[in-house]
Amino acid sequence: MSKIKQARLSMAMENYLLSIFRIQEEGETVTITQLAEHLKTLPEGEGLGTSLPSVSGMLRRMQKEGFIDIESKKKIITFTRSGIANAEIIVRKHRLAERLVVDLFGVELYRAHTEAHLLEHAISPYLENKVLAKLGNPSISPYGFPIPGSNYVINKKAIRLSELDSGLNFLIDRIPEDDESLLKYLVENNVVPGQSGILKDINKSTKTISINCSSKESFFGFEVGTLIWVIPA
Amino acid sequence: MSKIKQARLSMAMENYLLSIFRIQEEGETVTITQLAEHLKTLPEGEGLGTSLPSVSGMLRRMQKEGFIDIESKKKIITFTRSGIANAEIIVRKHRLAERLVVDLFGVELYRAHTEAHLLEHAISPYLENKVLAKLGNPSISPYGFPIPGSNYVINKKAIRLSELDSGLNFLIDRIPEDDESLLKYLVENNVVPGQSGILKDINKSTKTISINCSSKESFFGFEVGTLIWVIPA
DNA sequence: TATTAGTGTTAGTTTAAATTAATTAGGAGT
DNA sequence: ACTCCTAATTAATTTAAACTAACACTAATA
Repeated sequence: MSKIKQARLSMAMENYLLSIFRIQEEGETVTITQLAEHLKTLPEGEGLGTSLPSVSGMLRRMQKEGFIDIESKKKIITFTRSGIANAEIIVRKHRLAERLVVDLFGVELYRAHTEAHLLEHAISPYLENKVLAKLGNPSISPYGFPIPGSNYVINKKAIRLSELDSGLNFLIDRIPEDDESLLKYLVENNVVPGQSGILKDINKSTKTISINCSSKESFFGFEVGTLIWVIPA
Repeated sequence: MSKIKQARLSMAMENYLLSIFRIQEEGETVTITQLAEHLKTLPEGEGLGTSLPSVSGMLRRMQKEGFIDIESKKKIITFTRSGIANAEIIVRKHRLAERLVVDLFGVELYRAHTEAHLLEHAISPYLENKVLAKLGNPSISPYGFPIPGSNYVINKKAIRLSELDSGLNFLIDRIPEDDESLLKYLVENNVVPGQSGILKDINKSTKTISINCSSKESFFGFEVGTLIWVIPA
């Protein structure tokens, strides 16, 4: 008989939930500055909501709503149970929207993340179920990230491409979603989840990596290598 | 070389544009009170934005933006050229979204309008083109209304069902979109665009109408009859 | 130890969009 | 002409979410 006030979340708050989730997912600790930085990558509003006081204010509201805790000393942000639940809802809608636009509408991968960021706020629970069914209950996004609610769990053997040794074969597990020009390059060179490849060379001096995926050679720096997760063969 | 400031419209303003368009489309003159009344039918926000001063305030903003003119004496609201253009954009997205959820996701007709009201604000021009292509450039909504931008024009021979004579055959042209319980009844009885039927009886005394569509009998009052447009056979 | 860089917060404004309550303007009826 | 009703406006608040500018705390470093 619990009377939960399930007031529709604002778009802004959904974005904050999503960003906090993403930062946590990357294994980093969530601080206000981190969060402000991450919010800048959101396509909506073109860099709005990124000043520290703005983030600070929103986090206070979210704390009041019972979505997050802020550790008093080091200002580390963690989800409450309610926070993680709501974050998973919006992340699921986001990744489902990514699948939707790619699988059904043929949106290019480099734009899918952006389009999904608009759509995610417009999907009702009812519609979500319809879309899930239509897409055959997908368990990962087109970038390889798990869709919360599916029983998919990230492969424990996945490591960053930058941590692999030369000459080894791998299977691409997930790639970064929010850098459009990088994505164009990766897609162009078959560096997408599910593809297999071989690490031709990893150069500690020049901080560069060269790989081969389905007879396409690609070449990039370490920073990019840390964003690509692979499963060693 | 015209430097048009194409600042993204707010969701609220898109809703106002849509409502004004709809009232005009029904052949009624648009006044503030009319508009306030119509906005109440929108599923978003559950009856928000409906007080007269709210509407008045928004209309002033829209006038400032150059979307509408307000005739000074009788307060009749009309679109400017820019207003109609922007209204058509959002109406197109709305009706396209209705088609989308019905055709692709199997959403029941009675919910399509509501779901589309959320989606319409989340469709970028880019995505719109992808969806249009996927759906095969539809020209009418599932309720029979034209999709702006297609070359479809409303059949001049269409009249309200309440204006038809007993015994005549007809083809259903369009049905009202925003009354969920009525829609359930209509769908149940094959009273949907494209279906043909016969007007069994129209009773001036009891203000009731009975029709037969594909061997389903339905029965309703005059008010409903005025909302259903048919093409006499 | 004193300075500086990094992180957050406070204070005060702004804008869009809504509200209620009170007030005015116009037209119809007696 | 006066009254009344409807329609619309004005005024004053409210809320969410953003901003800038200034201040404060912590920790590292010279």
